[in-house]
Amino acid sequence: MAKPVTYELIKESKECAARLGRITTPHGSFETPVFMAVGTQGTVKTLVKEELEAIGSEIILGNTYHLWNQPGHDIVKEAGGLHKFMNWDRSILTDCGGFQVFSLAKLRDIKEEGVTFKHHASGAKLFLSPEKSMEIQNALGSDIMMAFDECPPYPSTYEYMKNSVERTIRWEKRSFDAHQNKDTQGLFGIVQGGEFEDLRKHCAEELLKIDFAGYAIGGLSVGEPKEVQNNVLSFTVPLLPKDKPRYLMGVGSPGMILDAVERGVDMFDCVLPTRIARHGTAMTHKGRILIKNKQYERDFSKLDEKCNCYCCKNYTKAYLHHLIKANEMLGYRLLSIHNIQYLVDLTKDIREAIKEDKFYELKEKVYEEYGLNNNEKDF
RNA sequence: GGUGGGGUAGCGAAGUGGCUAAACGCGGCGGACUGUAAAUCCGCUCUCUCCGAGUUCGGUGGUUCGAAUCCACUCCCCACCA
Repeated sequence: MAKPVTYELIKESKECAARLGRITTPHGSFETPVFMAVGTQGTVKTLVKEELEAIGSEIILGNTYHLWNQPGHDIVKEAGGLHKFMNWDRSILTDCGGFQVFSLAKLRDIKEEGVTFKHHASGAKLFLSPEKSMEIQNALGSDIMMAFDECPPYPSTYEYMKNSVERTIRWEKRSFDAHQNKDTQGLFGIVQGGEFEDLRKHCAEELLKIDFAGYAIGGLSVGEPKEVQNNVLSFTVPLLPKDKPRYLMGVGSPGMILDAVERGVDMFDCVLPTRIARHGTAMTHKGRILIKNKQYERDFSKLDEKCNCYCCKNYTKAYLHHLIKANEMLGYRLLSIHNIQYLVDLTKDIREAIKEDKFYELKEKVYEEYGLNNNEKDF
């Protein structure tokens, strides 16, 4: 039986561990490194399909926890699956709900069998387990599903992390066994272990015994310093197989994406471009722009001269400034379009740079634009 | 002309003798945001030589140890009645 999700390694950089590849799913084929916009509740907030297609988004995210609770995975299944339900015929990756164990930490109780949650809004008692997560993701029909894991907070003690990793390994084995649609949906494993090299190694070794379609690195971008994140990537990515995609969950910002690609990561997802867009921040070729700031009140130039997105082709900073200050929905939409475009374009530039073995040239350029060598923020 | 109500920081609006430089909301200015409980959240927003000090609650003058709060006069605004 043919595997639903495959990875082809096209080229390895001569400069670093960066690599160019191609992932094929039942809903399409795209090159990596790739950035995936996040559409938690079956929508990349404020955008329609045509806009995402125009940006060049090849794969987006959906979320187990949210769609399970609303509208209910049974309804999504009845609608014909998540693709049909949300009118998206390119690839979809669904997160497993593990991150919610972390982000809703005050409302959870983790046991071997699974996690008991109190629903963040209704207060209803809910139970999520590897089997349940697979049942939901099978019903959603995503192209790439994620094994159910725990995403422990940073910092966590070695003792806590060790127990957590062992449990996560067992949960992921159970996830693989519970996966019902192995011929139509791929399943990725998630390597945990926090900042501890031996735990990351142990976790990776155990997960490699399972035939996952790809491997993710989880538990990063949870508040740890950049150096810790890069260090973890430096010793974790080499543990992963070359013939499968590597996905850094929850990243990121332009700088962190470059740092991770440099270390061999292929896939990224992050709420950042859409969230900060709604909050009035843009990522551009001249660094970050807080469009709400008074300095843009009479700035009639384009948001980003080097961008060809719908927003940059048609509107000025002054107009965006006005829209955001006036709480107009169009402002959220235009900045969302632009920010996703920026990251999609960044990964496109990265792929070109890998092809031409000019990765470091590109990295330096973006670092310069964002002032990252001076420890400034890159989003 | 009469009667009643009201004038508080950019705006709206609390406060009716000390705990009030004055709640709260809006507006303004700045910041945060990384597998989305997020069109959210957090600061600051009278003045200054700003880890201290000065000047405020329509105006003036009083009462009081002490007034945005009480009294007198006065200037505006609103409603109703002539």
